[in-house]
Amino acid sequence: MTAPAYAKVKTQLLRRISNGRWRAGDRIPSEHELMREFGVARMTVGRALRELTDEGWLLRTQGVGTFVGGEPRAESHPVEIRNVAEEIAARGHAHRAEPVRLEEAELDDEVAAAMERASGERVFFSEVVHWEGDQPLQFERRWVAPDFAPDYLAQDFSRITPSAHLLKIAAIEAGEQIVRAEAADRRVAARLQVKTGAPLLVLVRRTWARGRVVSHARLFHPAQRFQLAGRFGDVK
Amino acid sequence: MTAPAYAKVKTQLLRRISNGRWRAGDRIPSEHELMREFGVARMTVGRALRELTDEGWLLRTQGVGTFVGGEPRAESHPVEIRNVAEEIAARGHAHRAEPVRLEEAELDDEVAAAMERASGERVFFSEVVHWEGDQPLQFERRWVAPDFAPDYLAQDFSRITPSAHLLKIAAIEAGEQIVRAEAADRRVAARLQVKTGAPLLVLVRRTWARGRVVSHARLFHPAQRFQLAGRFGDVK
DNA sequence: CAGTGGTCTAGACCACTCG
DNA sequence: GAGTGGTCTAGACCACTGG
Repeated sequence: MTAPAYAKVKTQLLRRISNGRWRAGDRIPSEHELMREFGVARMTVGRALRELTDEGWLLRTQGVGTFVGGEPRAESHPVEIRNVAEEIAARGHAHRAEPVRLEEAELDDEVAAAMERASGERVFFSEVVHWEGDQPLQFERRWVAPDFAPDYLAQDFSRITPSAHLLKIAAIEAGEQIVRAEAADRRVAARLQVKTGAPLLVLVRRTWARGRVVSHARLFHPAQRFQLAGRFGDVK
Repeated sequence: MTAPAYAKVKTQLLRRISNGRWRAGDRIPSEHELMREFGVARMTVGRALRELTDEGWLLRTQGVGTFVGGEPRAESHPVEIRNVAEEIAARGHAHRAEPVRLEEAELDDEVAAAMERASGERVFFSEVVHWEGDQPLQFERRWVAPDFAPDYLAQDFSRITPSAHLLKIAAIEAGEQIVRAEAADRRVAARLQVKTGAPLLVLVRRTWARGRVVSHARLFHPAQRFQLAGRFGDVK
């Protein structure tokens, strides 16, 4: 029932920051001092301090000390996004994927830059519409490195999502995501069954495996039917 | 120069997951086994496993074992957002805030729900336009609990941002953020100098302090001039 | 140099799950 | 009961910083 010691130390320290007893930039007591104050081992204090540092509350410098972090933390909210199929499943609806294009394509300048490859290089390209019940929720355009996924064009993307296929080949080691709003152009509008010019939420993703960009995707969502949510801290 | 032992263990384990040697759902060796295999103390293995768990690669259950995490991880990219003033400063541009409204207001049903307060209750309300050079980058509408920030209406929001004022009162303990796309209505369009109907990226935030919702904000951004970015893993 | 954080060890006790 | 993860201790060595 009782919280572990490192968690109690975290709570106490966090209280002193919230209180204003310790303010941004202040130096806080050393590990040895806190160890004596709370009557725990140094490793325990260390864990509390490390976690508070990871969470952005503290800044530590070896040989110098531990300091209360500045303002940046407060408006820095993580946003987590799952893949469409799960997103839809989590809401209790049926997911259906409709592949509308699957071919080899030449990289134009923009996509080539995103994939860190030469312009004109040939890669695999797919377009898939993801349906939530009878409404299109996402239109996915994806470029994939053939050396990473040689069987990409042979997949049935109504049965497995492109992202799931890539994951079966190897775990993704790193990723980047950009979130943008855009007005729908004619082609995308048609796929998502919205009017041309309607607002869309667009996710642009790049994923790395084995040290290279293996996939670049642009995911278009109708603004009325899609949003991203994120939290930090404990919302009581 | 050489990486700490816990980091080496992490790298090794991660490699086995990337390889496909361990697949999603597989049970991996126990801490005692890994301890013998790598020749390190159990605390060291423990730290490696804890961090991989925090990063989403592993799932652990006390009394049962440690398992390779499923697919969700791969498409789950955290997005970090800083406040506008910093964002603009980071790009090397001048930030200017223009307060356009600052008053007491009654909560309508929607905002009341967001703030977990009674409809009709009186709170403080502000509207501020944030400029990057000579272009408006954000139109901020904010509702604030008077019991938390009694001096809110007396602030000069051309000199301090609303969020900075709230932070000076107490640290934010928890937050929630929703990211949406919307078409600009007439009022917002005018403030952001875009056409009515133009796509906007909208952030809806709620922040908690002392266990209550203390602020609710809607931040409107012109789609052409604003996007959010996030990364995970090491992009080499 | 003394003080700091970063890491590590070899043990230990506990709560939990499963057969 | 045996095996698991979760935590904790009391020491230790190191790299780094500052005066």
